[in-house]
Formats: sequence, structure tokens, C-alpha cells
Amino acid sequence: MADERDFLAGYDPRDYDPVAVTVDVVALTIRDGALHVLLVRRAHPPFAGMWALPGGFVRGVRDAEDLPDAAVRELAEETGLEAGDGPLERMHLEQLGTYGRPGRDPRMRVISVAYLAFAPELPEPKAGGDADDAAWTPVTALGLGASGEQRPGTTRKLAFDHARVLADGLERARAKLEYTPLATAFCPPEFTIPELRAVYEAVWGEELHAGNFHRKVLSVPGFVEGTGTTSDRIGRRGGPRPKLYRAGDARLLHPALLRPGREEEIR
Amino acid sequence: MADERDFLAGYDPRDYDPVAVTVDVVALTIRDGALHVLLVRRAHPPFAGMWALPGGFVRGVRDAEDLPDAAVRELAEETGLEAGDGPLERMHLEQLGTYGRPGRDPRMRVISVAYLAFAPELPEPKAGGDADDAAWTPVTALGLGASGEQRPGTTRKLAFDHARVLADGLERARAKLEYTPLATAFCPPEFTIPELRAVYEAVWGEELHAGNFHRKVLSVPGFVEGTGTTSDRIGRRGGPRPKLYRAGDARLLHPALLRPGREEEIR
DNA sequence: TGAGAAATACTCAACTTGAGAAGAACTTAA
DNA sequence: TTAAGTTCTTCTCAAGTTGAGTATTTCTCA
Repeated sequence: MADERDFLAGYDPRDYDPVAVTVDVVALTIRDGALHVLLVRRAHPPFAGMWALPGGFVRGVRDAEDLPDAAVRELAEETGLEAGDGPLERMHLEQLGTYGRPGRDPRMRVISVAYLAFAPELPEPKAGGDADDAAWTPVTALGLGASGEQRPGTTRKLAFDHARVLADGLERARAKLEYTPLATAFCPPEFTIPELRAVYEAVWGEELHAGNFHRKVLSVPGFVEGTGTTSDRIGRRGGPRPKLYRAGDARLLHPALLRPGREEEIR
Repeated sequence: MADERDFLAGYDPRDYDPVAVTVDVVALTIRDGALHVLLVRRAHPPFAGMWALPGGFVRGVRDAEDLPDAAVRELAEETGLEAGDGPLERMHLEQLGTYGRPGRDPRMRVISVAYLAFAPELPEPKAGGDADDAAWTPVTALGLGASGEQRPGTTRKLAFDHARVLADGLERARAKLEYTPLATAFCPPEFTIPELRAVYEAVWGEELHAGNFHRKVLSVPGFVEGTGTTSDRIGRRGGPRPKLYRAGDARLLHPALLRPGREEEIR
């Protein structure tokens, strides 16, 4: 044990290569039936004026924080919401992946741990920190290709490798909706089956058969549970008032709710 | 642009909290019909004498390397294989997750990026670097609980949070076998359907219905393709000689090959 | 008040799965 | 040499799931 103490004492972390660690957050929500991602506009170089995922340096030693805590902190700072608020509490947060290609940040070697968040509708963000603007942005406006590049002519150019990170986050979100009940994380505490279908349609970008979707959601054990109440008719275009449901206790959908027509993507 | 250059010049990475970045590898293979993981025994504190996943510091600035390259390098160093060798070439490697809880390493703040590797049978490893032993270890010998802890009485205690990392890697491997053809990454270039079934049984820890498995593998497009040849009868207990197959060109299995009897895990 | 829209419930054919059985090809032990 | 046991491979059948379409009812809007 004295051995171990000697060893620790002779250990200077700064002998190692200086590597910085950041967290970036792909925060997704549904607004007006379309999938949106939270972006901030960079006020300073590098990539000044370009848009980026909210994020920042992890507090490493002083006030050392765990990675998910850093992600929530950065998200709270950018949205102006308190960590402990209702919407941020109900939010789903999971690690997406870590991006560390040398040269991805021109200043220094930066390893970025990306998190993926699903949130019910959140208020407009307020710019803060290094950002001079912040906004929910429809993902369709970013011209993202499947391999993580932006099509020429897109107005909102993403900084660093954030187009790649966002593309990975979107694909993860699409896949998670297949086999988990996380679509409910985009909804308020009580929601209707058509609202849930709208989440699937926004994330997957395709229309679903209403009758089959309804049958499927009710037949998967633990996906949703009825509240016995009915939604009021605000903002609807016709038809009977749909019933209200809450998220059930399932953590996995069994059988899964598969995306239609993916035969082309398989090879 | 002058603006940007000034900014970079005034930027000292060492102003930031010193955080070290490592890679750790969960390398899985099948030996004697059982799932094994590559472990090394630590020669020095902390956790001297305990077993750990192979890994080490990422080369950050001098000879800066990308994270997957660091994972392959560490794996090659620990196994004594060259990073261009046949088995290491055919190996599947994917990022598993990043572990950065403060205090997980008593020396300093360490963020560890874990990788998951699937390999066909590899030679016995040779200890090197900080390790005084290295061995393929049956995962059943580690007494892993589902929540990433080791049951009391397990002889090979894992250092750091490596029990958690390994548990996550095993769950990822089990899930990947359901919807990707990656079971073939555990097999030699040519294999039989019963050999492929043995991979599934070793990773999932349950016996599968031979007839249904056979039908399923052949019916999923692009999973395997026949070679027209037949295996020789070495080391078999009876029965006809099975046909040989190669991995097909599918990247996803559609429909997926689901694990039986997971109804309990859903809630 | 009538047209249109949407929620929900149904039907039916096609497909997939799980369980079992059968036949053929091979090994091993008597 | 033979009998018994093992395993690969192919079938069969019942039960469950899916995709597409239809029907009924309740609502909004003009």
C-alpha cells in the first residue's frame, strides 16, 4: 500500500500529451410536426459565425463532473432552462459516441463526447457563453447526407465535425424508435396515439398507416397505458377526439416497431 | 483570418484542467465453444495484480493518432500480433462507449474510450507493457452481474470500472448478433451453419433450435453465401458433413434474428 | 347542413416463427 | 460388421404478426 502511495505521488498528469475533453449535445425535439435540433452560432474563432452543437469543456479536476452531468449543464446553459426543471427532468439523455480525429479542432487535440437528448417541446433558447445566437433548427434545413456531410448550398454550415455527429445522432434516434418506447420522450406526460404517430413520422420522415400503427402501439405490452380521458379538440382539423395515454413501463418494445421499406439500406 | 491566427497563438491547452484520455478494448472471441475476453494482469499500481482490459493512453499531440487506431495498436501490442495480420485485419472493431466518472482512476482524471472487437480465434497473447500476464478468459469465469458488478468469490477481479465496461460490451455483442451479420466476424473465412449457430449459442448463452436457425440463416438475404464445398469431418461427433459458407454482403439482417425468451428483460 | 378529415375497429392474405418430426450421412463402441 | 447414437438438413403445421384496405363514427369548417 505504501508502494501505491509512492507511485501516485510521483505521478504528474502534465507529463502526458495535453488532450482536452469536451461534451457536445445533439438535442432533438418536435416542433410543428418537424424534427428540430438545438444549434448555437459561434461568436469566436475557430469557425466564427458558423453553427454548432451546444457543448463545452468538461470540468476535469476542479469541480470534476461526470460526463452526463456536463452534458446536462451545457444544455441548461444554452437553453436557459434550469437543470431540475420539468422538461429537462423528463428528457431522455444517452451517450452517442466519442469523436477524436486529430485535427478536428484547429486549436489543439480535442476529444469530444457526444450526447443525444430527446425532449418534449422546449422554449426558445437564449444565446449565452461563446454563442451569439441559439435556435431550434429543422433538421431538414441542414441538407445532411447519410454519410455526414452537408449538401452544397446549405445556408447553416456546421462547425467542426458536427454534421457527422448530428447525422450519427439522427440515425441513432431513428433506430431507437424501432425497439424502445423513447418516442414518448418527445411527448408531454399525456399524449394521444396520433401525436405519438406524428413523432415517428417526423423522426423517420415517412407517413405511417394510421390503423396499423394504432393496433401495434396498443398491442405491445407496456408501451402506453390509457388514462381513461379524452383529449380536447384544440388545434385539430376534424375527426373524433382521441383518447389520452401515458408512457408505460416497458423499456423495450417487443415485438419491435420496424421502419417500413429499408430493403435498400441493408447492403 | 488574422483574427483567427491571433486567437490560436494565445491559446495554451495547459490552461485547461489536465484530463488524460485512454482507450480500452473489449476483445471477444470464441474458444472451445465458449465466449472469451482478452484480459491482462496489471504489474503496477493502481490495482496491481488485478486483471484489466487491454488499453492505454492515446497519443495526443506527438504522433497524434485517431481513437480506433489507438485501439488497434493497444490490441496488437497486447496480443503480439502485427496490425496488418490476417486475423486482426478481418476483425470487427466498433466504439462501445466512453467512461469518465471522476475517481474511476485514483491517479488522475481519466476519460476512457472503450472499443469492442470481435475476432476469429486468435493465438495466446503474450504479456507486454505494464502487464505481467495476458490471457483469453471465459466470460463465465468472471461472475458478471447484469448491472456490471462481479459476484463475490470471483477469483479474477477486474480493475477500475472494467466489469461495467465488459458487461456493456457483452450486452452490445448480444444485441448486435440479432440485427447484423457480425457473428461471421467470429468465424474463419469459410464456416458451416452449425459453426455459426455455435457462435450465437456462445454469445447468447442459450441453445437454439438447429432446424429453425438453419432455415433463418439461409432465408435472410445477404447473410451467407454458399461456397459449393463441404467441410471435412475433423473433430466432429457424427452426422453428415455440413456445407461451407462465406459471409454475404448484407450489413443488416432483415428480418432480424431475435433472441428467444426475453420477455422478462423488457420491463 | 353537408363535405371532408381523422380516430378507431375490422378483415384478409402473406409472411414469419416455434416446435416437432423425418430422413440421410456420418462416428463410435460393441 | 453391426447397432446405436449424433448431427445436418428439409418438411410440416399451428400460432402470431404485418401490410393494405375498408367501415363506422365523431368531429371541424365552410
